[in-house]
Amino acid sequence: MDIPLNPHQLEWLANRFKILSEPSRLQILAAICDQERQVKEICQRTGLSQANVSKHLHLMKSAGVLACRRVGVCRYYRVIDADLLNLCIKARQVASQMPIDASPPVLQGTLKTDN
Amino acid sequence: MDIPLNPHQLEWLANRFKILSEPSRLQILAAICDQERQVKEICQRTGLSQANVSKHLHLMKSAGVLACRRVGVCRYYRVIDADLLNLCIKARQVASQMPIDASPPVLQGTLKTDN
DNA sequence: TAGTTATATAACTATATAGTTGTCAAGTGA
DNA sequence: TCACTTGACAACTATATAGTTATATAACTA
Repeated sequence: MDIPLNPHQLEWLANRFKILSEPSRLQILAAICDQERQVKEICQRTGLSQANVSKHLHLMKSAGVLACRRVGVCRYYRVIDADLLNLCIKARQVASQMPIDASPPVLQGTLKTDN
Repeated sequence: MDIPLNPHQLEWLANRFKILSEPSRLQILAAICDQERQVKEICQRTGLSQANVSKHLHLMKSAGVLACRRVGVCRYYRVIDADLLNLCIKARQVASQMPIDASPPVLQGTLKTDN
């Protein structure tokens, strides 16, 4: 944390995290992290609407997270950003250890704050 | 990525990332990651307004990321979520290696997409 | 008590974006 | 050519929230 970031890098980094800050996108990433899949299949696995999935895929592709190839009418999307994927995987491990009923998103420790 | 997450965990995870998805909050975290600091000092270091900083601090405290202690009129905030901090530190390393003029946020590889 | 400092908070504006609905385009096969 | 399938995209609504301004609160000091 001793590396100072310029405003541009700061925004870039924030945008990276923003991609992972939506449950739908996390679902989509989970669906295609192991292998490329076509849009229809992603919809089935995530339960999201086609238009919605398409929008998220477009967003992530624009951000350089995904790539796709076309085979006939189908488009197969895959993750090409290894760093982001690893980040996501690590986070999943943390999340899966989360107490089931942790309503307030507290990771560790009790707050013990004043007021 | 083979750990299935229930909707609740998914949302929890997304909310974690959401905290890091704002440049202002990344700045604030950078300012207090090494040691606790009072609000005024955070404002000076980040260049953000007092009201704005206060709002972000409240948000992160509510999320269990920060804690604070009061000394007189001052409140000293500190990071208590080690996981999130580590995540942020790792990400900073990646970001600091980013090409300075990388306007589109592409981490690695060339896209080589169709259309 | 009055004044000052540090912080929180309410109210507001502006903006971003998730999800839906409807439509279009491209490829496939009869 | 026609029907069907897959996926992209535009337009729209609803919602969340970042930042600002102004004000309130709480502690300290003279």
